[in-house]
Amino acid sequence: MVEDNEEVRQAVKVYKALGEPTRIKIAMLLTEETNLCCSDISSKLESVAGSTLSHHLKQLTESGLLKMRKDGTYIFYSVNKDVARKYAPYLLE
Amino acid sequence: MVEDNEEVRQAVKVYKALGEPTRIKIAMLLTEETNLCCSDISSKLESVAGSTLSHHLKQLTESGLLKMRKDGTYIFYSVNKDVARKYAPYLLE
DNA sequence: CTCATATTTCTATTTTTTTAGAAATATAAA
DNA sequence: TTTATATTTCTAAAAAAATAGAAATATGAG
Repeated sequence: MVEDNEEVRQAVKVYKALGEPTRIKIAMLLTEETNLCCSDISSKLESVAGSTLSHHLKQLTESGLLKMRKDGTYIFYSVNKDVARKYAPYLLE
Repeated sequence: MVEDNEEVRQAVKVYKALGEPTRIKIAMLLTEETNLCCSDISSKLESVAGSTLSHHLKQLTESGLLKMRKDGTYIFYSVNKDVARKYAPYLLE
């Protein structure tokens, strides 16, 4: 019997976060160019409302895949490479 | 502007397939023990209806992550290692 | 303090996904 | 052919996720 442990839950979170077009594109963007803020990201994607983008960034961050660094009114995002390397090294290529 | 090409779509399919507890467990099962049939898998998971399991297996197969081989009334599933290696080598450890 | 900008949270709606019973299909064995 | 087993497809319901407008919060500039 396969169990539903913390390890499985973490992997599911990361893969669920990546299993959506906008979010995987955000992850791809941030592996190419690090330290982008919410509005930088917005301008590189087509037509996503700010509130929607915020929701996606939250999910990616809560999965552990993204790190955030606050600086003034900006929040800069970057990929947590350890997590990417473990679950989706594909992103880092 | 990041585009929505075939490459992105394939990755999203694989990660969406893995971003669900039952499905990631199926993938994990099949990396440990190859060539399990639908009912073998069912007996190693807790309480999933046959029709639900069938649906999950279809999604995993359509993402490219699983291969199926039919033999009589049975269908044996196994992991497509090339796809796993590319997108989620984590599974193969 | 007031204003402008960046981002989040709240709320509601729409869309997608998950789920499983029932019926259908496939194959093999008796 | 009848029966049993394995699996899928159909259908509908329930649950979860995505979306975005509006209001709220945070910070820095003037």
